[in-house]
Amino acid sequence: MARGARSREEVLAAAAELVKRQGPDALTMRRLAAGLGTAVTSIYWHVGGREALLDALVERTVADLGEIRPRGRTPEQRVVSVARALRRQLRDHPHLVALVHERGLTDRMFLPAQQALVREAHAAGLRGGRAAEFVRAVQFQVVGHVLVERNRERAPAQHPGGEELWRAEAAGDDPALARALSRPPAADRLFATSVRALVRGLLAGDGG
Amino acid sequence: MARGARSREEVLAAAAELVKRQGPDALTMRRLAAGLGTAVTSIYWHVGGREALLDALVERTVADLGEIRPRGRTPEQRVVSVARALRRQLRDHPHLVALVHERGLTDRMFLPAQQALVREAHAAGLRGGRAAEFVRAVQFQVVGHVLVERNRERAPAQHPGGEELWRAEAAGDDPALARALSRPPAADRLFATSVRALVRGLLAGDGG
DNA sequence: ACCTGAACACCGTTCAAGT
DNA sequence: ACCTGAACACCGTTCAAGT
Repeated sequence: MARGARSREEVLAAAAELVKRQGPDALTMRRLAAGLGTAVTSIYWHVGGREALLDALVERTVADLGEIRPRGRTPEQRVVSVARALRRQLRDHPHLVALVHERGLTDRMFLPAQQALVREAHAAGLRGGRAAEFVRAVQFQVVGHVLVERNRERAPAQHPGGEELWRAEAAGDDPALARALSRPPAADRLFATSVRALVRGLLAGDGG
Repeated sequence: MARGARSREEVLAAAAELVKRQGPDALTMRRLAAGLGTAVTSIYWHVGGREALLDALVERTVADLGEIRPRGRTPEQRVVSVARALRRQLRDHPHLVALVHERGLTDRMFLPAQQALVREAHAAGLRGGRAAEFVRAVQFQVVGHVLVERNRERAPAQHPGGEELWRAEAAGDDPALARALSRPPAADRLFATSVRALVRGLLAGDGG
C-alpha cells in the first residue's frame, strides 16, 4: 500500500478531482486516502482536517477564475456580455463555486466582474450609489439565476411537474401561455431576456 | 426511557422542529429518537428512513404555504407586491424551502404565485409565450435573489470582505461608489429596485 | 401493531508510535 | 519529516426478537 512521500499538492489535486466529478459529499477523508494509497491519517499531516482541505480548494478556485472581457458596443451589450461570461464561469464549476460561496469568498471571486460592471455603469452615466446599486443588481441577478438553474437541474424528475399542473389549471383562457408554462423554461433565453430587461430598467428608470 | 405509543405525527412534528431550528444537518435519526425518548429503530417503523422522513416534511411545507394576495393599483405595483410576499415566505422558512427545492417540488409550491403573476401579466397586456416568460423571469429573480441573500447571510465574516477590497482597488475616480460597494448591500432596497427594474424592462421592451 | 438492542458499514478526528 | 494503525464518537440502516 504505502508508497513514498506524497506532497500537499498531490493531495489537493486528488481532492479537487473528487469534488469536480462527484461533488463535495464524495470527498471523504477515507476515500481520498484510499485513492492516494495512503493511510487516512497522513492526509491530516499534509493539509490538516477536512475543513482545512476545503479551504485550500476554495483558495485555488478563487485564484484560477479567469478574466472577464466585456464585448459589444453599447454599455447594455457589454453588461450583457459580462453577465453571460459570469454565468458560464459559474455553470462550468458548480461544485467548486458552491464551496467558495459557503466559505464567504464570493466577493473576492467576483471582484474582476464587479470592476468590469463599474466601468460600464460609468460609461452609461451612473455614478456613486446609483452605480453601486447597478453593479450589485446585475451581480445578484446573474448569481441568483444560476443558483435557480442549478437547483432545477439537480432536482430529480419534478413530482407533479409543471406540465400536469398547468394542464389541469385554468390559465385565464390563454392556452398558449398554459402550453409555455407546461414546458421547462429555456434557460439561455430566459437568462438573456431577464438580464436585458433588468439592465434597461436600471438604466432608464429613476422612479422610487 | 420507553413511553407508550408514538404516532407518525409526533415524529414529523419533532423532525420539523429540529429542521426549523438547526437546519437539515441537525436532523439525525439518533438525535430525533433521543428527543422523543424512543429507540432509533422505532422511527423507521413510523416514517421509514431518513429520506422518507424528509419527503414527508416537504409535503407538509408545500401544503402549508399561504396564499398570495397581490396589492396595489397598477400591474407593476401588484407584481412587486407578489414578489415581496414570495420573498418573505422564502426567507421565513429557509431550511424547509431548501428541502422543497432539493426534492423537486418547487414548481408545485410556487403554483399560487405563478397564477397571481399570470393574472398581472394579462392585465398588463402580455399573452402567450411573452406572458410565460414574464412570469418566469419574475419567479427566477425572486428565488435567485433570496438564494443569494441566504448564502451571504450564512457566509461567516467574509475573508477579505468587500470592504478592504474596494478600499484598495481603483474605482474609476468615484469615491462614493467605492464607499457604497465597501458596505454590505441593503438587501431590501436592492431587492425592490431590482424587481421594479426587471418588471419595467419586461413590460416596456420588445427588443431582441 | 409497535418497540427493542445488536450489528454492519460508514464518517471525521486524535493520539501514540514507528521510521 | 513523514506515515502508520488503533481508538473514539458519531452516522444511517437492517434484522431478528420481543410484547
